[in-house]
Amino acid sequence: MAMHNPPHPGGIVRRQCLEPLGLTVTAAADHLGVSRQSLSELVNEHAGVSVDMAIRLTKAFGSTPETWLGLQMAYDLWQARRRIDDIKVDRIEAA
Amino acid sequence: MAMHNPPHPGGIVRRQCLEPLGLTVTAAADHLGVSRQSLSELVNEHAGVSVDMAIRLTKAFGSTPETWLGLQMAYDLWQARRRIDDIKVDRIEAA
DNA sequence: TCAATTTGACAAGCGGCACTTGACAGACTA
DNA sequence: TAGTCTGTCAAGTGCCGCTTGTCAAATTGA
Repeated sequence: MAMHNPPHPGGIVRRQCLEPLGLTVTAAADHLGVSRQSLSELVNEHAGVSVDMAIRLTKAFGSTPETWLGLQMAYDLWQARRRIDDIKVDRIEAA
Repeated sequence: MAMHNPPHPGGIVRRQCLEPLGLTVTAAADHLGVSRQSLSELVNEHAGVSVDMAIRLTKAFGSTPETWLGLQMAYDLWQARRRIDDIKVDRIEAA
């Protein structure tokens, strides 16, 4: 059921939140209560959605913190699957 | 639909994974490929489930990375809701 | 009972990352 | 032309997951 290639949440913020409202990064950062650089890094996909940011996005644009963090989780997991074979684990069979 | 008071994933690892199999923290850490301290901190609820750890838990005990990380997300979010009123955001109305 | 194992904790250190303020040059705009 | 917006760099802070090494206390087993 996992998405084929999950988008970075930052791009979603840009396309689904900022652009439809004609909001600049500077203005949106001001509303969110974070620095312009911090939001810029997010929307340019150089930073992820933190718990704090998920709450801010929800308060400002709606949806739920679970949704925002779920997008981030899906993205992180997709990236991690690239190196999944590097993670060596002894499967546990029985006691 | 959020859980009332989500358990820390570390407790679940201890009760649902280690104890049923009679696994010691030391032995399980060895199987997981992490240090004893690292797993100890998790099961004693002093550390969270990272993406890396979620993959290790899945490989060793089953379930899915999404499930493990989802448990962590639910826990983190529950904790964050305590200070949710401290996060000041200007709700965005219109352009 | 004695010895080995297990445990939780502490310390020091490393790397990553989200966040801040300050600054800069380039682009766009009124 | 002047002001705004942008991406990015730098420097610094704090948190956290992870490591190795160590320790005392508790548990376990021959």
